[in-house]
Amino acid sequence: MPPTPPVSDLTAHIGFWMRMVSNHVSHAFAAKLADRRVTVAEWALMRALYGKEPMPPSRLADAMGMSRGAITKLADRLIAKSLIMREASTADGRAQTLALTARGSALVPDLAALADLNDAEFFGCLTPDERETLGRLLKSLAQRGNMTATPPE
Amino acid sequence: MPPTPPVSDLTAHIGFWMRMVSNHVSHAFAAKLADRRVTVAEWALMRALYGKEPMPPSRLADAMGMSRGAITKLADRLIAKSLIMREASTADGRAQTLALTARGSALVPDLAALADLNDAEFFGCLTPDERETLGRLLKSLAQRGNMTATPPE
DNA sequence: TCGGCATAGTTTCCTAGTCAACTAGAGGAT
DNA sequence: ATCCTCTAGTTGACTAGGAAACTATGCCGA
Repeated sequence: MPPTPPVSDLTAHIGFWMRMVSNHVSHAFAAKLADRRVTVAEWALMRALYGKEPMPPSRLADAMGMSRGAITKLADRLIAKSLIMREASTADGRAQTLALTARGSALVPDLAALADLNDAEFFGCLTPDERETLGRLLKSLAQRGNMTATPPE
Repeated sequence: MPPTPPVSDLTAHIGFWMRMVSNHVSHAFAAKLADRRVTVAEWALMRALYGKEPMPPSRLADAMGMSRGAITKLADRLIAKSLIMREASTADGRAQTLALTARGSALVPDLAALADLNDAEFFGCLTPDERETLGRLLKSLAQRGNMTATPPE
């Protein structure tokens, strides 16, 4: 084995641990959603529409931190499942709006409960104090890093 | 708009904020690595091999929390870039080992510096105390959640 | 009123991963 | 010795997203 100059330990990086935990939390959530035949991205889009006026894809793209192309495809899938619907705008021939169907809307609270459960499952082991601290630090990082997009749960 | 039962706020979930921050950190790191024509997954594999004996793909799959199929393809890409090499085992006709080439090995410290920089860029705004707390909480969560794999930075 | 530019969305091509089927070698039981 | 089974790795079909090209529409200025 040739000499290898020492480099900083992988586990020295906070980003490393953050990604590990985040990945596991998301993966576990995906598994819960799979029962309902919904993906995490699909949930995020439905959640973004829930209780809101119909919304153009471009706004969803901003809100979810995804490209417009990705929203088009995601919306296609949700339309195929009859969970959302797409309507042409009357005012602007280019514009579309997306809205939940009755079925989609009815499903959201159910999925939200799974999100609650998932969060509790991973972060419930922390004391209320620790949870508050963790949340505060993350929000502070998000704010200072100009992270405006709202990625999937 | 039909009545919509209230569901818990998206931003109430710690998992939500974690994913947001984690995504941004990873994305920024990917942008830094792009200068060197290396992806985050490629970096992770190279880092896993650095300073170690040649290793079978299956072990890398475990270490990195990826499927064996993914490692095969990732390794193919790195071999095409002459950053790692694949060798058949003499003892077991099925087995392979992967190892860094001289060029790959020489590149790792350079990439590690980018990883350091990226971590500092995102978490440097915290006080040393806060960084310590955040790291401690994340490690505790990783441990209690049985998160053994070492995902990419 | 028409030519050019901006904007909204879609489509295409590419990268990257999973899962499941497959190939090939190893190794034990009879 | 020869199955049978297990294991290592690869491959192919599929899902998912990004970037950029493309289409269609709106809007403004001369």
